[in-house]
Amino acid sequence: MTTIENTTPEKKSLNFIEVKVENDLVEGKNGGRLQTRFPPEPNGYLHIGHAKAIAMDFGVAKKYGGVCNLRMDDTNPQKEDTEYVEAIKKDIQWLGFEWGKLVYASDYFQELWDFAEWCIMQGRAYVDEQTSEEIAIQKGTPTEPGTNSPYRDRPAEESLRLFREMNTGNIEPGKMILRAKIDMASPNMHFRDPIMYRVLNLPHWRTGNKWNAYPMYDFTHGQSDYLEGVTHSICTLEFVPHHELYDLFVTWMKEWKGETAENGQDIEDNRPRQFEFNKLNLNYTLMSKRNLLILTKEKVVNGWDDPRMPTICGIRRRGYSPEGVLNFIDKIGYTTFDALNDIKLMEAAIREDLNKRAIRVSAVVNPVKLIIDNYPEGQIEELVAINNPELKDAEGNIITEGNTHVIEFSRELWIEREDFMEDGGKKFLRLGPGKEVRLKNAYIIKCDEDASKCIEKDADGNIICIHATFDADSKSGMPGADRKIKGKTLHWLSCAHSVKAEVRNYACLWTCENPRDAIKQYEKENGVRGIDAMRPFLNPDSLTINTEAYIEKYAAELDALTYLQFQRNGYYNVDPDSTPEHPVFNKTVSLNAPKF
RNA sequence: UGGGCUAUGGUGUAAUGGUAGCACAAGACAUUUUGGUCGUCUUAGUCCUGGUUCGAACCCGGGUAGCCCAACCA
Repeated sequence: MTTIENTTPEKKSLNFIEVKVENDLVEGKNGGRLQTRFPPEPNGYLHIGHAKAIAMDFGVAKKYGGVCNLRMDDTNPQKEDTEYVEAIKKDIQWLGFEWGKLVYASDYFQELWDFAEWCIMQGRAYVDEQTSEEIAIQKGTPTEPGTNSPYRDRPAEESLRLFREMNTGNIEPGKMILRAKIDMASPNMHFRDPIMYRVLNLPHWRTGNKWNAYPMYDFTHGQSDYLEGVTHSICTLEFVPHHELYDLFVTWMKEWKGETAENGQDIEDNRPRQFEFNKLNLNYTLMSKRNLLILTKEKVVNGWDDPRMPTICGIRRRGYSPEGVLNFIDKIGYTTFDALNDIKLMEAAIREDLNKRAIRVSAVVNPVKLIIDNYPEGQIEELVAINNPELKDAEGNIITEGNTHVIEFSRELWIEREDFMEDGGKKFLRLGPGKEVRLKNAYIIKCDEDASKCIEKDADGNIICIHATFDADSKSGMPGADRKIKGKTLHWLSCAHSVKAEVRNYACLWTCENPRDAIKQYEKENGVRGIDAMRPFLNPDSLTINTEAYIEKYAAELDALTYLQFQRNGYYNVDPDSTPEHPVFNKTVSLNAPKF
């Protein structure tokens, strides 16, 4: 008996799937076992929408002491490739999950075949020799019932012979299919004699030339779940219409295995069951594999891991942390309502996580030179910068142990061009004639009241250099540093101790909130497809590259994918192509700065 | 004139017959060696309509709106 004490009042309520799982466990369904599966088709890269499914499938298993298998849904060899399997595995691991077993739908091909033969001999399946067009017409419409195939009542032995022939390679694809004999008048379109097997005559990347006929999704998924021992088969809402068929095929398979009520078997509670939740929709984001493929092929983006892509590899390179992604998914929850989530909520969740782990560094992205006139030429001071001020001890003091790095101060500095205004007005709290500011971790500096004494301009009137004087008693950490001033604290870099960096800034790829619908409508209205229907909604400024930025040497030497914060600017990440000689940074997301 | 699912502030999500709460967004204030973080406050909601009930976001009826289903894809 467990006692409930110290329950946290802010404990998040369970989502409806977790409630269901808890109840099933309590009721002892499936012998009190919990097993899930994550079933990607290895025909493309995982995206953020998959992350939501992964968080559910692996998350619920982890939470309730069950196991989640990774199952490659590889029933269509013409679309799938081994290339994607490794990428999928990597992405799941990056998100922090472990699978029980790695399995493949193709592992079950033989058993599925034997089961199909049994269905034929039971009179529950038949080989149809009509064309796909004929079959489509006979299927009827959602409002009109379908009609039976002329092959529907052919002898079982004949169907069995033809079915076996379907796998010899001698049958042309499209000539024959195996259909389940269910109900051509069913209001559920999936019950109108669904296709179980089709001829492809293609080798499979795992089973080689063994099969020429391959099972369809509907004839594979539930049965694979059953054979594997899955108890909760959790998927997205668009599979709701498949639910009944899933149950029917599982029931048939149990019958084939001799698990019937007549044999004293539990056919109600001891079986896999399907549960559906809403998939992730994000505004200003396009998620469909087909469209993402077009973006890569048309070179709108630089590959699947372009930081603008919603792929897992894309957001990883962008600098999103797995914890941040999971944080976001936790916030949006799981329901049965088709929501359109605000990308700002995702960014807030990412910021929340990155704030805890990003190393603070100084980067000047639009530099202008600042000379401290009264600082000795050639003098260099080593100053201490805190890596992460959120790292605190029990008393709330910032932990400095192992949480600092050294920065150099000298006479010539880089500061942001926008941190100086010749006539910024009262509300401009940065540098300008007569204004005083603090340089982060260093000194208080001041510009002369006389603009001509603190600003150097070129012939066109552009500011090329700013002059100021420093207060030697105001060094950070010294007693004089406590002096309060009106101005803000600016970040800066010593010219002699900083390196040039490439900074890549990203904005949404799309200019409209719901690109999927916009593209669909544009296709319809203008009779164009693919990239031509996408271009009107593409943001031409989704990527801007700045090669004139400066960064601390310390930051230039950090490993790829290190989480950084460019102070007063945003969160950035070290690109995998970055080198100490040519550092490259990707902007993850800006700081939550108020509009100034 | 098919079947299924759904409807809570601008967005997302809680509340399972008993005080409509939280987060994001927007706006304001305070603090600050990041105009960040942390803190305080403001704005704003149960699709419509009947019914059951002492009492309905919740249960029931009738509307309305949206999504999914007619691939030899998954």
